Amino acid sequence: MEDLKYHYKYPHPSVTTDCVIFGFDGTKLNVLLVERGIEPFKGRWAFPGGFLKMDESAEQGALRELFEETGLENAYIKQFHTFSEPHRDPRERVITIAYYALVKLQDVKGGDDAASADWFPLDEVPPLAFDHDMILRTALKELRRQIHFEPVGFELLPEKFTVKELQLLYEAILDVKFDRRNFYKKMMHLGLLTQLKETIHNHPQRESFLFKFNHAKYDEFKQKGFKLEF
Amino acid sequence: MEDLKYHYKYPHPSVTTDCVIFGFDGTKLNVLLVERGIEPFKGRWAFPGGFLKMDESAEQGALRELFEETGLENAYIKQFHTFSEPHRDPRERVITIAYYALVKLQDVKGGDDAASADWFPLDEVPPLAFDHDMILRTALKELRRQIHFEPVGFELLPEKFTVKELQLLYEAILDVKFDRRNFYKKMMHLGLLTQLKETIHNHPQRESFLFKFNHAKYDEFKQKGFKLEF
DNA sequence: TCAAAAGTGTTCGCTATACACCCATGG
DNA sequence: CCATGGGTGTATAGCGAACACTTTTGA
Repeated sequence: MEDLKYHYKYPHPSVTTDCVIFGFDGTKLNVLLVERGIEPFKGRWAFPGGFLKMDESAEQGALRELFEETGLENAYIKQFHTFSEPHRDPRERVITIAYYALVKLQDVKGGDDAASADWFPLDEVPPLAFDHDMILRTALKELRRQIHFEPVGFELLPEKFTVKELQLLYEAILDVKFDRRNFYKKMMHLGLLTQLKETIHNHPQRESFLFKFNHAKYDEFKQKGFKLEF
Repeated sequence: MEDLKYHYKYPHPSVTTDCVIFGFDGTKLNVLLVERGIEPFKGRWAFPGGFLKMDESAEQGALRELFEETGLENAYIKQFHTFSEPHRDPRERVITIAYYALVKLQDVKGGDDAASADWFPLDEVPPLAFDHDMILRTALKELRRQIHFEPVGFELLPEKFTVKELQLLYEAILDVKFDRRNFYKKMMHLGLLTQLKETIHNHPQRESFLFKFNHAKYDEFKQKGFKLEF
């Protein structure tokens, strides 16, 4: 058992990155969980994650994890907290740099390599392994905070979407209700949406316009500094 | 040289906590820096920090650093980012969990143990060691963000203060100017200040009322959820 | 023809903003 | 008496919240 080839004068913790992957199914906010195959917490669900390699930054590590789980390469990720309680992993001291990712659910081919990965709506998330319940709560809190400064919601929608879909997304994230008409006007007024010529027919009633997120306009706003309220 | 008694199968990074300590001198926002006595970056200024102990959380580590530098025990600290670029320390792989602290400048007995610690106004900060320039920029950005959700500014003021001082603080943090009269009214209207019977005479002109931050009122607001705009 | 959803208008009240005004004080 | 800073008042514009109305469609 002497392949322990790395020696230090002082003890060093292990460092991992975990990734809370959010996706929107059109009605509810979902998170991607993987079922643990080994002890501890065998059989419990947890966020995908793994050890940070010595030649990659935490962000690169999180992107790698994300790719391995979802096949996505250019997703939006954001570091939101580092968890460091001494006994959060019963085996050894583990420090976890946690990210959340916002992905378009429909772009993720369900559970590729990871045999047992699955999407869970926020209100149906089972008890998680380690301190991942707290990680989820923190991720949600930070996402809700972030959405006040950047229109990150668009990362969760397909390229073309209706205002109704955008509203449902915001309602799912913030857990509030908006007046349909006021929301519509506010979005139009903000100028961050580009109306397309296309329409879509989602239901037996009237068809609705499709929109794209206007990145150029957003960059313009961002330079001047702006408020984004909801 | 065989006191390297900690062995691992895979390489482990070192983990430190650094603390960006903000203080307000009545006009400008200041940060506390320490001068490095050893290589690398000997003679350059840097944020106080040190290795995380195996039995303490990052927050405990940051509080310990803060106490060692300022003697303060109950200061407000907040984790804001973890820096993990592989070569940010030329000697070895170091991951830094960074906190900012908000302290009452006047409570800090200048440079106790650390011989060469000193306050620097934000616009007079010299080039820093390692990637601490970026750490400072990130800390400021997060502080400015945080102040939209929590009235953290009060942590930087003495217990009793005038509205003018509060305004100068907000202007220093956010780098903006407010109309004196509108700021006053807004603060009165918010209800987070308790007006004291005492007044103070800061200058040859008219004396001004002193106020305290109303913690009870704040907790009340926080429960119901509220907006804090500036 | 009726229910449901999309798109448009209108009203009201709050608040941010821009000011004017008076009060107190020391030089 | 006047310059300076503190405390209070007032008018306007813009936006958010609430809600009425019209249009389109399939059943």
